[in-house]
Amino acid sequence: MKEENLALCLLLSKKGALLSKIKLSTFSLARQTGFSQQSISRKLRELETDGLIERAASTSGIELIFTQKGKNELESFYLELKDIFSKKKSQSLKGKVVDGLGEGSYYTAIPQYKEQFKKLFGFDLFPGTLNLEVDPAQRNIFTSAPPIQIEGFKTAQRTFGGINCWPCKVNSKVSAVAILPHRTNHPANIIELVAPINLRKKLSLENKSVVEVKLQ
Amino acid sequence: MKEENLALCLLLSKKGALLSKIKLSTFSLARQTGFSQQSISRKLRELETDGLIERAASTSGIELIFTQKGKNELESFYLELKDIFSKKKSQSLKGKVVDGLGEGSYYTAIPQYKEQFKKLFGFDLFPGTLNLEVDPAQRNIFTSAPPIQIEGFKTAQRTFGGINCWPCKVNSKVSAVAILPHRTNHPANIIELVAPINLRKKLSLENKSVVEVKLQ
DNA sequence: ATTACTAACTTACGAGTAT
DNA sequence: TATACTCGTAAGTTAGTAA
Repeated sequence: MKEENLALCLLLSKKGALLSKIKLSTFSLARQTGFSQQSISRKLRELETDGLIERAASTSGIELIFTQKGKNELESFYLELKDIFSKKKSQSLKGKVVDGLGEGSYYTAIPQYKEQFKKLFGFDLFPGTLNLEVDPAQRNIFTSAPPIQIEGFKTAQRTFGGINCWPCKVNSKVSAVAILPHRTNHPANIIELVAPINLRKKLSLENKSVVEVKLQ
Repeated sequence: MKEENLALCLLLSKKGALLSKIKLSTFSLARQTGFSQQSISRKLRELETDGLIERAASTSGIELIFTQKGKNELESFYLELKDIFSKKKSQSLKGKVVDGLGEGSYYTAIPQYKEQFKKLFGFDLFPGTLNLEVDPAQRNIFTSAPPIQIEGFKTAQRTFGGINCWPCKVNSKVSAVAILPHRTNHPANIIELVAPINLRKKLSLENKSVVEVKLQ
């Protein structure tokens, strides 16, 4: 259906037109929707032409009911929204192993970061990170969980930014930490994992291997 | 939001714009929605003007995220549809006792109908019906349950139409049958009850008394 | 009372193009 | 490349009114 008729269809649904014929007038619908009587008349004729409702107009008003096609179109809007809003924030994502930019490796070599990792997660970092290419939308959902923060610091030379961390499990077996520096050059489809061990070796991964990452 | 932008907002949501900033181009959105690049540009600016998204355009693309207002508007669509589609088909309705048109009383006096009632429901009809004024939408839901049919018949003089029947319980106490003649002059906000007894007396009802009718 | 046609008005759209 | 302005055209809206 034309989207601009969605509110009208919602109103008709509330009146029961998904279940049985309902009788109404273009005038009353006009009052309830803010459109003119003439526009409602036209819109209902459009919905009929598009096969979304059955309509029987007379001088005493209009009787109408949704067709199966009409019900389906309305329900598909519902299902899309349901998907968006009732999604158990799927705290897992699939990623494809790719070569890293070295950004993460750089961080894992810096003592001040290493100390904080040890303090927060109880392990010494394996030097190097596992870079995963993921669906950016999925990554957004993943990283919308509250992160554990590694704090930035300054040296005489420069400023080091903070890092967001999410403890996770890779392939339901190996514990790791997904990291995202506050200021990063990473594109939105990359996420980096650090761990106390060499993840590539432990999981026998090559480039293009696919792994599953679950929040913990 | 303008309804005509709903599909665009759904697309943005799927890309994760409810949760975090996403980066995209008007051109790619145009391809995915079927609108022109110019229209997407205009629509995004509209959404920003309406306070539904935050938008940062540059020569490398657009970064955007839904505002709370935008999230709310989208969610309200969802909640309305949820209401419509996940409604436990409330098979009960409230009705206000009103004087009848006598239509039901007429039917309950005709032997061929009386016999069928006896056969289907096992009781002799009390002569007369209880007329209830109900919400037409609620009645539609109620009567969308599969009815038990009393069949029409012909005499030398005229044709008598069929009657749809729904066994029910009034005020959770007294059994009755809601009836709706196939061809009726009743307005959509009236439903009639028949029973083996005088419902008005049994339930001490006057005009304007409110009763609850539950499908059985 | 209705529905819905006509005609005038208003808004939306997108090709061309500037930046 | 990107966004977005201009402007001619298409589509949507509604007041008046017929049926």
